[in-house]
Amino acid sequence: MATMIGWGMQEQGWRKGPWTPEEDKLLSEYVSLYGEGRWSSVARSAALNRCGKSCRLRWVNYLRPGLKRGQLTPQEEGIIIELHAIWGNKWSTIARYLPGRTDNEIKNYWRTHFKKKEKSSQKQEKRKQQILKQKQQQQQLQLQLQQQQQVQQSQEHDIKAVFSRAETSTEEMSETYGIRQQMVLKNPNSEDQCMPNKMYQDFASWFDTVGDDGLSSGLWNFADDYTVAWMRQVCATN
DNA sequence: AAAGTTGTCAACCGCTATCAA
DNA sequence: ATTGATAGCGGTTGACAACTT
Repeated sequence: MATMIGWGMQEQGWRKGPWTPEEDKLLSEYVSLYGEGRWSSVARSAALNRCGKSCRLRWVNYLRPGLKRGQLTPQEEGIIIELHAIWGNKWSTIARYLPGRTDNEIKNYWRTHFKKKEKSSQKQEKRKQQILKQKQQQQQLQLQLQQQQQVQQSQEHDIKAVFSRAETSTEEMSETYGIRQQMVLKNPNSEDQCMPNKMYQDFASWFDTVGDDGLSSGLWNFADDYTVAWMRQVCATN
């Protein structure tokens, strides 16, 4: 009696792993002669080195006549979504309403597609939060920039007035302006950082351009959000 | 072109329900 | 009523293909 682990290996004498065309042929011939059921005897009688469970699964999911192959149609997808809303993960029950489709197929479909949507929805949510945060920061920066510009204008006015009154030299005037520029360009959020005004303005104009348009058009797909929200609601009520 | 990631699907595992002895 | 065998179900895994970086 062999006891090994893994597909293609044997445990308690039964073969495991992918079915060969020869095995499929043996199983199909046996079922066509004796009918479905008695899967344990299939395993013993049909010269198949497979357990009954494995035989049944192979027949039901792959060999049974009338099985459809290929992608599910949009109609079938709709049925799955609706029935899942009613029965949840009752795959075999759902499969009864989709002739030619197996519970395994439906289960795989649901898992693949629903999980994917959930995942992408999470990404979209994260991106939304990121953009919202950026926008809030930008609004704050813009406000501070406006305040600074007012201060700058006022200072320029004062300095010009001072210089025009005092009639100082060009060198002295440049030096004074340099100090003022450093003060104005200092990032209002941090005493240690120094960000050029131009950068603030560029960022502001970029966000004004991208802002809401970006949110509602290219950055994510609202249709998907609605779908996922609906599906979640439907599942929650199940 | 190669390596890494993601998607798909077949098959297995463990559990429960059912039924006959 | 109990017990063991079998069928069926849902969750999970592994292999491989397709796609992305």
